[in-house]
Amino acid sequence: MRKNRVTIKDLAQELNVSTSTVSRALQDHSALRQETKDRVKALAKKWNYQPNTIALDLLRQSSKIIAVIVPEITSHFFSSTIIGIQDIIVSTDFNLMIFISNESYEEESQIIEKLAKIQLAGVLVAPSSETKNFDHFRRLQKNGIPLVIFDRDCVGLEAHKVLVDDYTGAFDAVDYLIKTGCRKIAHLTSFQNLSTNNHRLNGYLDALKKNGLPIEKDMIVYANGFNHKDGIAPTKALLKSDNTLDAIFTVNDRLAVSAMRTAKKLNFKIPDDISIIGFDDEPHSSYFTPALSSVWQPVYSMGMLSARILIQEIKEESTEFRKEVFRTELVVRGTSRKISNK
Amino acid sequence: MRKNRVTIKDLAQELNVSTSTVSRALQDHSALRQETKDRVKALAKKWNYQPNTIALDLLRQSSKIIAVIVPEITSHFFSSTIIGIQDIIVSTDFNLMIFISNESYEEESQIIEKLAKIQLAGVLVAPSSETKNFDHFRRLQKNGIPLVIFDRDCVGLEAHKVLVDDYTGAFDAVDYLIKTGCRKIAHLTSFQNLSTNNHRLNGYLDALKKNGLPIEKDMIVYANGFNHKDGIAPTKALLKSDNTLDAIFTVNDRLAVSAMRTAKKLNFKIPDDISIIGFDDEPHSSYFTPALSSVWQPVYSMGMLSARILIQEIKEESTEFRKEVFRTELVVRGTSRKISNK
DNA sequence: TAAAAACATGCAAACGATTGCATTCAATTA
DNA sequence: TAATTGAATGCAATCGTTTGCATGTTTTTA
Repeated sequence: MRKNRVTIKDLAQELNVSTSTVSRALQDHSALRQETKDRVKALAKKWNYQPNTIALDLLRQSSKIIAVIVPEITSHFFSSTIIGIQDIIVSTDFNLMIFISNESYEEESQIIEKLAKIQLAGVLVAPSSETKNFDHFRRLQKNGIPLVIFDRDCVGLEAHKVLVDDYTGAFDAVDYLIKTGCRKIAHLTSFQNLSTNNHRLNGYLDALKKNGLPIEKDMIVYANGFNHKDGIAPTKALLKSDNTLDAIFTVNDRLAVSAMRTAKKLNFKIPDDISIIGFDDEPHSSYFTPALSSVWQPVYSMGMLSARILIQEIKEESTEFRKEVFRTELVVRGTSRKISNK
Repeated sequence: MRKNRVTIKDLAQELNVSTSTVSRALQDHSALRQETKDRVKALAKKWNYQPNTIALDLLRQSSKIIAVIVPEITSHFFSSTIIGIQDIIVSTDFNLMIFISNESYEEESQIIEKLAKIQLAGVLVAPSSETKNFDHFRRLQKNGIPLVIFDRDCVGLEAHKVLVDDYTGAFDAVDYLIKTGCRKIAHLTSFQNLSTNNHRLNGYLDALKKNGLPIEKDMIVYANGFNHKDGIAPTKALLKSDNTLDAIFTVNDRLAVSAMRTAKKLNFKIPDDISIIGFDDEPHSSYFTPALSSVWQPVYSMGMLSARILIQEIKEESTEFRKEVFRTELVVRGTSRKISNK
């Protein structure tokens, strides 16, 4: 029982003018007499007239909706990125729709499928960890819908991209560990085909190489996901197999927590026996005991820039795709030693 | 340069039939010859025809968009509630739009203002902590837009409500503390006019009363927000002013962390000298040292039920407003003693 | 064989707003 | 006074889709 909204027709009828006149009056069209405009505006206000966006969208052949697809929203990383995006979008006349793919390619493509039916102004995507095929993104582009990929790269896909320099972030972390005297450093990571994970792995490998340390396959272990529980078994295996291990660099903070807790249980002293550095720098990471060292990412700025690029693309189609890469920062806390210890 | 989408007209022209026939064919209308239907469907598929939702929405006078407004999305509470909501909504043909009010009445009413212009199917709101006036919600209802309030009550507002029994949650926590031998229990809370905070405060007070303990005004302290940094000064003041204090019940987990860290710094032993119980049971709370005792809330279920109620309301206008209240559960971990200690 | 019934399809209005092109009427110019 | 200009407003098409009613064609029945 939607209450009958006031339309331009209602106003026109009441004032004995045509709908054209009402429309023009509300837009302050110069051809209209001032008195007419005033009469229309007064009634519109009195009757609380709200223009019907759907009708306008139909006329203009485009809606004012921007969609963002993220793998999840419970981590600090994505929730903060979304805040950055939202903060830019609210200042425009666009609206933001958020979708969660649950790290599933299946769900991601279903969402895109759904979005293709809705007319929308543009899409921001942080691809799921399972996404290897990018045809669904290309289909969107073919329909003329502007697209920005953020956080996770899609190699081979032509699109605007806003990324983080995961490679250097990881390199710096591992290089730091070596500087504090660590010699046998393991890497706990997760999904193998995820660009961010791969870049961090490469950073890890190159830091070892640069410092003349050997690369051992057994020192790289894979968890079945990003969550705390996923990291327990791999860490346990790692710590039991080799008692000369003196550091673990993990691909995110949640897995760093698995490492910390497992190490503690097995009576390793952190950071004396073993150092741990995570990635993401989640806000509560500094409240663990000891406080977690981690690699910070400019999440909020990333969100803002992604949204800005998308909006620009919507407004004035650009010819070139932009690729922006943000720098990280190593935050040293209690789970790693100081350099002077060396 | 939106690529020219295929419309029903294009199909009609190509097949030398009217648009009515195309429309009916795609809907499997019984009046049409099977052969005609097949021809239309084949071409529609070949040309990847996607119905224009905007045109449909205009015709039906309603969109398929549901909006949810939350104070923030970085806490486990709201991000998980949203997941519950989303999980229900994706299984329907509605789409979810998420807005963040930043705990600000100003921003909340601006969002509502914006939403009033868009045609939407329904709205879910967890009101900001500043929201005392509910006229913006009433305006939405007057426009015939179904509304569900969740988590935070709006006393005096007639609407569907999905809440948590904060009172009993708090009562149980404080009662437990008393059972473990605590006699001087402080309460660290935040915003004074927030329904959830008030209910928790009442639970705290009644648990003291029931157990014959005195209520002391100084034992109730207010932080200027929900975050870790907001709780440090109040806890410090609390711990320094009275050395017979033996427990702190905090209104959420983040403030519990402030209490823990401050107590540690002042050399209190947890839980021997002082017990701490939080509220929310955030996932990482169990990883602190000692692990935080807390009051768990069925966040995911709350989200799901809220969405279900909204969708039902959209489909078949009900006459009565529902009020659903979920029960909490006390999770005892390391920051509080065991009952046998008594 | 003509009338009635059944079948298949098209016409046009509707949803709410905008806008190019008339149209109307008054004022100015020749 | 007739012609021209200018100001103010209305007409009608448009966006893409659905749907009640009308129309036209075929088949069945009397």
